[in-house]
This record gives sequence, structure tokens and C-alpha cells, in this order.
Amino acid sequence: MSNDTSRTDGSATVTPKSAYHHGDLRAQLIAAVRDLIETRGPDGFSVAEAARRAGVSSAAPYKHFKDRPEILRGVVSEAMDRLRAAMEAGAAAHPVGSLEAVAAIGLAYVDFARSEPGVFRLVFGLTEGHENAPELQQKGEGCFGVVVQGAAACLNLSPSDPEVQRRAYMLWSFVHGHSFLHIDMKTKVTTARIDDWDYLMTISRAILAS
Amino acid sequence: MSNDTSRTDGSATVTPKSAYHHGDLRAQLIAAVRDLIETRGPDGFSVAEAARRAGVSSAAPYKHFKDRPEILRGVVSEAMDRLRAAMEAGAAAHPVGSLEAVAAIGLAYVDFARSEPGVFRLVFGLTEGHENAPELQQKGEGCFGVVVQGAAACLNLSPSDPEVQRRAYMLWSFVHGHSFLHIDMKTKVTTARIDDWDYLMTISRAILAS
DNA sequence: AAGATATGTGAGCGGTGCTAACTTTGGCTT
DNA sequence: AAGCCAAAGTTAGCACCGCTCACATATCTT
Repeated sequence: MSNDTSRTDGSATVTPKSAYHHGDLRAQLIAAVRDLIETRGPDGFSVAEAARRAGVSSAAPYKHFKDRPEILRGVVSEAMDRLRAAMEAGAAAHPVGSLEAVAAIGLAYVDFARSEPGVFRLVFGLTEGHENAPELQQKGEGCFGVVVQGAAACLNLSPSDPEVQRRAYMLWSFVHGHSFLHIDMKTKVTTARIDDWDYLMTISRAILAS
Repeated sequence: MSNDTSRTDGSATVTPKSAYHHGDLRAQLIAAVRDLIETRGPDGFSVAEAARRAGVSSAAPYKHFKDRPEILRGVVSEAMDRLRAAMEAGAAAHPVGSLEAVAAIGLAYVDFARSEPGVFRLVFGLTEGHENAPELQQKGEGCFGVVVQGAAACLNLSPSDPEVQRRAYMLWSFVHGHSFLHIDMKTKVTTARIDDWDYLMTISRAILAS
């Protein structure tokens, strides 16, 4: 089935209705759900409405997803891909092993949380379904791996070194908490307000140089 | 295990004698919802089922709560009261101004997240409704205030000092991230596994002594 | 050309959020 | 004490949602 023309990579180049009946309905549903989650909150989304937005009947989604949670898992999976890509891109913009590279990873994380708070919360709130979703587990570990890589390069140690893992965990913990607090109390705690980059550099230095 | 139903609700507090038709249905509904959230996940709860557990019709809850989100807000409000009490109790178990007091605040936070992961996630995932709920905002600031108090005592500065606020924010960010990662990837990242108390002491020292 | 299979539709079942109209309860006024 | 009246509960019901089933149609394989 792969000898034909374009790949279904969600590029959405020109014609969304070139494949089977509808186009790549699966990708369009995920996009619709993502949008709904972002605008109406993680709970205010329904499969029916996503189908409506995609222009199909309310039963069509179930040809591509087993049930509602599986759709959410699809959204999370896609989001994790983008999150990891953003983190890697952030790291790649700075010299390997530099503190700046580590801080850039954290900044990508925070930026992601701020630009898509609904999806971000979903990613880390969907852990109920994680048990049966090794793919998500794997992608989560992949994201953590980016932090580990950065920390290892910075410390000039092997990524498998427990000390590296420990510091990476501390880094992630900090950045994760900062992201969550940031999107939770948006403009609150203004007295403690700080520039993200300075903050992340300070944190990275404190954790990787002790 | 005496079932001590002490609901510190804004309006009619504990009035066991009156009990109109049913008793304090409001408190019982909140308890039922809390239990449902903890066992079936934050999404797998329905007002109907909570009413069923409380032994009333499915319309009865709407005499006490405007809608579903308001019930959730009630659960969050009650949970925040307990969280703050736990944090204060943790701090009170150690000398004022000691690093141990600060670490104990963090430990209470982590323990709360671990013992009620569903409710914990709800507390910080319900921020969509926070805008119209100044009561929750206020209680959130109250919890933050406990951390600020601890940091201020430790640094021998005023709680209103920006530097204190900044450090308190860092502490909270760290503990919050640690809690979330902890309940998310329960047994994962085992290589980085650490004793909570040691971890929190290390963090507290790092943040409050630089 | 002819299945086989993937992808869509419409009808429909049970459950849910919420409202409306009604009944019961018990405190408060007189 | 009589009686009003608001609080607190009930049943009935609407609209929507998740999901399934039977069926229609488009594409792939042979």
C-alpha cells in the first residue's frame, strides 16, 4: 500500500481530500481535538464536536480510534513529538555541553506549556491511560532523554551515569514545576516574576555546578 | 478510624443537629466526589453517580451546587484546606527558621500528592475555573504563604521581601514538579530514585543558602 | 471483473448534565 | 399554636454524548 504518492505525515500540503474518502481523517480529528482542548479546556471537548468540525458523522471517529481516551492519547502522542522536537531544537542552538544548551531545553519546555497550556496539562494529566500505552511511556522517556543528554554533555559524563540521571531529574522537576505554576497562576505571584531565560540559566547552573 | 466529618465550608459549618432532610448533603457529596475521583480518575466521575452514592436523586446536587464545575471547585476548596493544614503541621514539627521546617513543608506537599493523586491533579488542573473563583485563588495564595513564611524565617527576612518571594517560588516550583513527576511516572526513572526527605533537604539548602 | 477490506452513514441505546414543576420539611413570624 | 414560606428533596424530561450495529460505498488486491 506504500507504493503510491504522498506519505501521510500530517503535512497538510495542498489537498486534504486526496486519499480514501475524506483525506487523512485521523490527523484532522487530532487537530480538531487539539484546537477544542485549547479553546474550551481539556474537559470541554467531545468526540461528536470534533467529528462535526472535521465534517464527518459522529460515528466516523470510531473507525480510527477505539474510544475517547484513545483519541486523547493520539493528541498526547503528537504533542510529545512536537515537545521533544522543540527541546532538541533548543539544545541544538547552543554549543554542546554548554549551560545555555540545558537552559534552552528548559525554555522550550516552558514555551510549550505557555503556548499550549491545555495540551500541556493533558499530556501530564492523562497518566491514567499511560499503563496501557507503552508508546506514550516511550515518548515520555524520550523527552527525558533529551534532558539527560544535555546534562551528561554538560557534566562530561555518560548519560547512563546515575548522577547524571539524578541531576536531569532535578532539572526536569524544576522546569516542570515552573511551567505548571506559570500557566496556573498566570499573572499572579508577580513579586517573584522573573525572566524565564535568566531563571533557567540560574537553575541550570545551580544544579549542574555543585 | 472515626469518620470525623469536619467540613470547613464557608457557609453553614458543622451543624449536626439541624439536618434538614438528609443531613449535610453538601459535605457528603464532596466526599463522594473525592472518592470517585481518587478511584476512577478525575474524568470518570459523574454528578449522577455521586448523588447515587449519597442516596439521593440525581437532581438533588443541584440544590447545593450550581453545576458540575462548582462541585469540583468544592472538592478543590476542601482539598486546599487540608493541604495547607498539612503544610503548616509539617512546619510546626520543626524549629522556626530551620531548614527542616522548610523541607517538612515540601514533604507534606509531596505526601499529599502521593496519597491523593487524583485530587492533587484536580487542584492544579482546574485552573480554567479559577478566574471566577476568588476563593480558590485566595486559598492558593494561602498555601504559597506557608512556603513564604518558612523561607522568610529561614532567611531572617520579611515575608514581603522580594528575595524571599523569589526563593519561595523556586522552592514551590521544585516541590511541585517533583510531586507531579512522582505521581506521573510512578515507578519509573528508578535510577534517579531518592529518599524524599534527603531530596527535600538538599533542595531547601541549595535554594535558601546561596 | 470480483471479492475483500477499509472507510463512511444513520439509527438507536443507555447514561449524563441540567431544568422545570411539584411535594415535603421544619424554622420563623404573628 | 397556626400558618406561612424558603429550603431541600422528588419525578419527568430535554438535549447531548459515547459507543455499537447494520448497512452503504470507495479503494486495494488478485
